[in-house]
Amino acid sequence: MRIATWNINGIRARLDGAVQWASEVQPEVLCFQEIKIEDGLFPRAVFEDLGYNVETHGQKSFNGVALLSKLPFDEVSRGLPGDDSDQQARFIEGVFSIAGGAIRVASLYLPNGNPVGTEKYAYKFAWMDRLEAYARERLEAEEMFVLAGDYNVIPEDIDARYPEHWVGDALFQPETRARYRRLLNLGLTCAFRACSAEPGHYTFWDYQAGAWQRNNGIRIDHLLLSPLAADRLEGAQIDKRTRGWDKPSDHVPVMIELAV
DNA sequence: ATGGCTGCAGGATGCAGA
Repeated sequence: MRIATWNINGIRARLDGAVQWASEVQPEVLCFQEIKIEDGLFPRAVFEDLGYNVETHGQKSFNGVALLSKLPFDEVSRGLPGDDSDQQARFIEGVFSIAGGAIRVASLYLPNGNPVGTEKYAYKFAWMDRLEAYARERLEAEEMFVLAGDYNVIPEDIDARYPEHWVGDALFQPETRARYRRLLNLGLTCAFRACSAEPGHYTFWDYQAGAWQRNNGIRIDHLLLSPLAADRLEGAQIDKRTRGWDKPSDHVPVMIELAV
């Protein structure tokens, strides 16, 4: 079972590439972030033609996440629990039946948090705290699950080409990384890091200043696995080809293979 | 990087992203 996550940076602007990629790679579950569109306007038909069931949690202009699956949805839920007043569309999850049980997959878009010290920074931390509480609950239920998405967290120095450029940035603050570690320490596994300890693997390259051409990237898109999912992990890949395509997203897809 | 692109809303330019 292949599960992929991709911050698409506007599904309308990226539709051709997204469809081409999905039809080539054929993930069973595909998580999008930053669809930047309302639910009723999401181009669901082109993905349904590829065999996907489509569920979205969209928003006009900003944010927005989607979950596409070749398996039928047993359950869908929108919004990260823990704050009913949160208006930003950053979380959608689905449950799917598999041989011998079920797997839960979430598509999440963790807040950027810049500039440091502002209300956006506080919102990022509050959101991370809610995500931790959510993960703890799901772990206590001993579920098989995958939390996939744009975490806006650079976990370690080796996850940036120039870590010194990110000192003072919300993505790389000690408090940000500490919260991310807390999440892992609950018992989650970063799929990519379980498969590779190498530096130099990135999922985002800024549009500015020739960042792609200079390989000035960061690794901020992650798939975190519960123990039952990690036990079935067979591989993880970053598909950086798409960053070289015409009109690319600034993020590239990350995917895993599970023996499911 | 004190931000050099990009998408989006709206109908000019400002905001958000990372």
